[in-house]
Amino acid sequence: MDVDIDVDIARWILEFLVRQPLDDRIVSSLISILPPTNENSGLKKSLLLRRIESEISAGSVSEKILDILEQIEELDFQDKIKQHSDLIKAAYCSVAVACTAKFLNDKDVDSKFRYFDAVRRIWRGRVCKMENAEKVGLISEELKSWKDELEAAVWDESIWDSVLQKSKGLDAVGAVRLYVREEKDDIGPSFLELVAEALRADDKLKGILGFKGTHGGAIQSSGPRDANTGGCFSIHVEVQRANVVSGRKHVASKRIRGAPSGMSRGAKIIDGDTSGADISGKTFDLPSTPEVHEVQEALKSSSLDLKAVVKDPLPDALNIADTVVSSIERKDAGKQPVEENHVGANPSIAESSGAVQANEGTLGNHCSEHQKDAPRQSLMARSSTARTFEWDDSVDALAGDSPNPGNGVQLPSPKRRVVSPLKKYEINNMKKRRKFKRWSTSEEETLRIGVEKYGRGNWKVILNAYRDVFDERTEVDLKDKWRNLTR
DNA sequence: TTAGGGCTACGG
DNA sequence: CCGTAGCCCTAA
Repeated sequence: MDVDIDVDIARWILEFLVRQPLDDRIVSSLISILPPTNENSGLKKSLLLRRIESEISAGSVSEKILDILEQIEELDFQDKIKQHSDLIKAAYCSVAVACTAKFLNDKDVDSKFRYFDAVRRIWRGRVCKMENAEKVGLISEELKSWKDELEAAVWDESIWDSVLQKSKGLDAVGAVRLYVREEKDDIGPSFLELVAEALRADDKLKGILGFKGTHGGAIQSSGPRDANTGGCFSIHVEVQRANVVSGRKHVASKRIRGAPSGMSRGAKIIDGDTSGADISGKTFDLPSTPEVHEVQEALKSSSLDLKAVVKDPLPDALNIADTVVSSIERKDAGKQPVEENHVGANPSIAESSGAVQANEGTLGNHCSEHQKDAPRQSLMARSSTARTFEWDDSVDALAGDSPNPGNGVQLPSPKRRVVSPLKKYEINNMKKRRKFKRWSTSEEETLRIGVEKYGRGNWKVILNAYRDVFDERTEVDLKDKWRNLTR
């Protein structure tokens, strides 16, 4: 049985979810499967901002932030809407300097090598490439002058101390925080949060949406897997006046398009760029899917409750994201039931980093051959595939359900979802394999140095010591690599 | 967290 | 097709 959810509703949910604490890998996966169209750039940006926040959560900065900032710059560039703020330039500069100058701290034999390596990576790599490509979004006068200075220090150790001192005057974490705050203020809360907020303030709107009285029953869930309750309802709503959309631009804007697979939805939400805070005359025709049920339940409560509720199905959402990516990545499509009705399965579309760049030749984008072969598919097309797989059971269980007579809300009584052992096995097996990434010589060299310095077996220590060199490596990777090197 | 066996994708 | 580098799983 194939159930489809309106892509916009799915996007609203996703848009809400990305503001929740997510594992970075999942965030990367989500980003990588988003279509390169502009309409999702706000969503992508939210994801990227999330990654930045997670990066600086430990109170330090890393080169990953440079990568993310470059991706954001690329997004903004594609949007052609926003003038770059000085804050992103300042943040980029500060982080670049911090990531380089930190190697001047150590005075041991290796530090010179590591400093030179950092200058090569960051300033001759990233910055020069941007300059050559005439991408000025992140280039500032400050950045240029730092570049000269740090380059000079490569050849002249006598200026190390002064450069180091000067670099300490930059508060990289602070600069990044400032920038992220500005962006988040600009983007505003998610659409669902806005709706929830409006609901809380407006009883009339609650009535319109079919939320009658105070339905005490929160979403019942006893675990992440069987949390989905069946829902077979359809609310068709005429929203007369809703202060849902504020003056901010939200990313869940409905686009007009020919709906595939026989779907026709009446929902139309306009961007709130204009001052008119009203979405009058728009209709919402929600599909009867568990997510919508849950979201509706959530909307009944305050936005606070909404957050709490969505936290519970979050593991499901994460699984979906993982499932989607893995099912796309794995080429043995025929073996997977997920892929049966999935035309043109697209191999290895996901890339943990750099995947957000829509156009090729972007900095740091090592695009493999088959990635170029097929155009990226839309996120929602895929996520619906994954969902079909996930929710078949609950949908089957829907037949013959009855509205709960007690509370007057036209919702079916929650049903516990049965997951067969086989299905559980499949779900647990849906772990995405990381992208194959060959070790660079500088990584190998650094590993040798690390083992020499800290001893074989202290992989975590080594990884932490050279975190910026071992990009996207785990301590197990170091261990495995050492095994290879010494075989 | 680490060690070690097993698996898979890459590249010849 | 095969060898191997890189990745995953899991026991301890």
